[in-house]
Amino acid sequence: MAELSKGSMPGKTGQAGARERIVQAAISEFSQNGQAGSRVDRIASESGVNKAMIYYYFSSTENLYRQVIKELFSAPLTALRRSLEGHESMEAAIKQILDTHSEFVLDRPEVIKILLRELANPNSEIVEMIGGMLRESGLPGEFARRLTKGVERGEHRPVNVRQAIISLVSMSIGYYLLSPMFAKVLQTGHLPTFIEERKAAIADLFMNGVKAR
Amino acid sequence: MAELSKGSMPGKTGQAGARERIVQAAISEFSQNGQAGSRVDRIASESGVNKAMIYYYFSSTENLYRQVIKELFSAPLTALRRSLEGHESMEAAIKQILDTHSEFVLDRPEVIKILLRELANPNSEIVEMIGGMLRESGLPGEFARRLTKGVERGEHRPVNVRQAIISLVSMSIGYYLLSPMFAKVLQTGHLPTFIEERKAAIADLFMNGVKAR
Amino acid sequence: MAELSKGSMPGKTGQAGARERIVQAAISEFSQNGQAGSRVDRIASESGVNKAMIYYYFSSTENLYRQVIKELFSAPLTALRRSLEGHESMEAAIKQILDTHSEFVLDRPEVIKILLRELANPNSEIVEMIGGMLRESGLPGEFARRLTKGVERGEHRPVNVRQAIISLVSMSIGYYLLSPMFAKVLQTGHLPTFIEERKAAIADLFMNGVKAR
Amino acid sequence: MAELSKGSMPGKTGQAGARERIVQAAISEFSQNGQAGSRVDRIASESGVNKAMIYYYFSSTENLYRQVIKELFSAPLTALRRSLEGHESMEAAIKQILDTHSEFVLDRPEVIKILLRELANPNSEIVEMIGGMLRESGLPGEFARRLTKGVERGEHRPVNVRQAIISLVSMSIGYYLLSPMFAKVLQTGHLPTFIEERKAAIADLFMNGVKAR
DNA sequence: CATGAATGAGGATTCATTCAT
DNA sequence: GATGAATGAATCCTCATTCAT
Repeated sequence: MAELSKGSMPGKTGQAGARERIVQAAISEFSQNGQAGSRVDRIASESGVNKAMIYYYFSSTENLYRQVIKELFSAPLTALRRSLEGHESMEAAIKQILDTHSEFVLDRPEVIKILLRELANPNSEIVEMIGGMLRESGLPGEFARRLTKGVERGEHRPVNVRQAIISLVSMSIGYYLLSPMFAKVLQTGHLPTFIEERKAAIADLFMNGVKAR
Repeated sequence: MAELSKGSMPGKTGQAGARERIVQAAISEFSQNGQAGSRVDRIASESGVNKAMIYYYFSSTENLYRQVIKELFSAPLTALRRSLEGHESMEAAIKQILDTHSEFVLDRPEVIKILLRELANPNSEIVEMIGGMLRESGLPGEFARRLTKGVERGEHRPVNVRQAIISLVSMSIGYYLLSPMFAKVLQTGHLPTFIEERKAAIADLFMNGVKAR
Repeated sequence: MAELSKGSMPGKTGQAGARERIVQAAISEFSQNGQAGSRVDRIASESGVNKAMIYYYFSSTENLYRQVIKELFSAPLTALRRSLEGHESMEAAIKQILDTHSEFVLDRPEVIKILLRELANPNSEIVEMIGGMLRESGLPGEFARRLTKGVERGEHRPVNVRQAIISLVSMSIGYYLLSPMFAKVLQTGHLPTFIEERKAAIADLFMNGVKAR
Repeated sequence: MAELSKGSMPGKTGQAGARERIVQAAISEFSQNGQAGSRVDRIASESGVNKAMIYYYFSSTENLYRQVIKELFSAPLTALRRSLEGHESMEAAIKQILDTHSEFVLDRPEVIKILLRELANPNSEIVEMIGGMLRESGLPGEFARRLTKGVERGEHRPVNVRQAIISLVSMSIGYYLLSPMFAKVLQTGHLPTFIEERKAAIADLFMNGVKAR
């Protein structure tokens, strides 16, 4: 996306630089087939590049995979980080977060595919990376603090804070993970109106679930 | 079919029949490495069986995979089906379902691993099977009816019923899918006390989230 | 054909004895697929016999092949040997031979299939066997003598005797070898009337070809 | 297609290009052992090429076989096609055809070997191809016309024209198919003088066999 | 940068043959 | 005789990676 740097006027194929085309093809290949099921030849032919060039640019497929992950997850993660900077009310913060990640999930469906496979992978670097990033971001901590304060003030019921966070995240990301199944069971899809409905429902259920009576 | 032949003292390895040992080894291999990353040699050596026996019993690795899926998902699916037969109050039904699937997820962690990878697979037979089974089970329909009736009676707020179901499922299964990440971020684990806490929190948030004010 | 000797009342399959059923299945398998392309499993299942029984009866596939050959070629070869005993005129002898081998080729099409493959095999035992048998039978010698005598008597043109024999055999057996091609080119088949026509044409061309003018 | 790249001095073995060396080794292997009995490893080592290169150039052994056939049969078939263009007298035409196919059979003995095996194969593509080509060539038709005209003119006896053609072909190609057997029975070989004798004998027998008396 | 060719190790599958019962 | 299971040695084919140019 933002890698048109070298602009070296490539001789033969496509309009983007070879390196960038490789990355894009690799994103597609890896998200569809997983790391074990992906094939260098396919990435090469899909990006209109000689196979050897992949090694010229990335030295190994494992490294290419890492680059792909970096490219794919850097945008959403920075978006997420930003999304928690300005956050007045808790409800506003929730909506902000829901907006943010819905946006990149819809923009880059590959993210979910790769996340699914990585979640199946013990000691997945990516999962560790995202996890670490999330924790360091302070988002869960900040969220916990607010919720706790709300409970103390009597605005919220005395819920288990950690569980509440887990529920919130599960409702939002968990839905995307499970969406192929919901599509079968409930005939849903990623239509814009449905997504809006979903976000509203999450916020609604959560806020009412924790609100004091 | 006849692999439960108890302890017929086979020639060399293990106590169970060769076919069954292959299936168990395959469950482990496939759940850890996915279909593309699995190796016949590993399954053979792990089950103490000559590689050719795998083909003798299953003709192809693809078929072995199918058998594994069948074996792995049949138990939880029948458990689920049963769990929705006797259900008085909605809260009781929810708790029942939470109990049921927590149980088999903890009993067979491989189920989640394979489910994750299958969710990344478009047109996954397993996802279709589970989805179809769920829909046919009438569980979502029954659940929707109750919720609707509750709304009409004024017991529940006028929530979007379909979204409520999605939220509930996401909170329960979605949590298991995301648990490796939660483990990193929130230092959680599958400890029994945590699981109990989790189930309680889901029921609590959901019931309060839909309860009329 | 004449192997119902042991008559051991076999337990399960077919009416003929197991050994004989194996041989018949092997004839079919070997003639269709050649030695290299034949499969023990197929012979076993086609004859309704456990694979191990084939080794019990024949110890190896190579030996089974030899037995098949023996079974398959013994009948035609003895028939041929007999056919040259009573032979008055040369024309009568020719007709006799044409009749004889047409008969068994039509009766046992497998013979031609196996002969074709064996002819492609340098040092083929079968080819050697048939060749040796033919030479020893004295048929070519006797035939040559007659032809020579006919030439001396002025009944025949001074043809090259050895070549004449080759021509005669080529016209008769060679036709069967090439018949799949003739079927394509000339829309022929093994219909009885065609076979009669063929035999008549061979005798006619040959007799007129060597007759003195 | 581009395998005639003359002497580009490739890395390790032989003088011809790798692709061409594979084809030559495959011709030898397939003709000696048949499709089912051929081994990729043998073709690889015989052509001094890494086994994987065979798949690099030909994708599969089946396809390699097809290419071999194409390569092997294209020359004789075009030769045959040409041989029937200028043909004044019938005798001249016969001699021409005998010359042509003797030539390529002697030049490429592999052709006969492969033809033998293909003739044993029902629905053999090669047999169909050759058959089709022959029919389309018009050779049999033209030949039949001449023979018929000769009969009408009283130059030839009223022979069965179709059978005469079959006889002629059987005498020429059929001889080559059966030659391993003739070698045993009559101690013949492919010596030049013998071949000349053979061709002369065929023409002699045929022409005299059909000539009017 | 770019390409076609090459390689070696790995991995799936097949198959004749044998064994225990 | 008969069977199902087992085995080891092929054998085919794939794939990441490298090389020469």
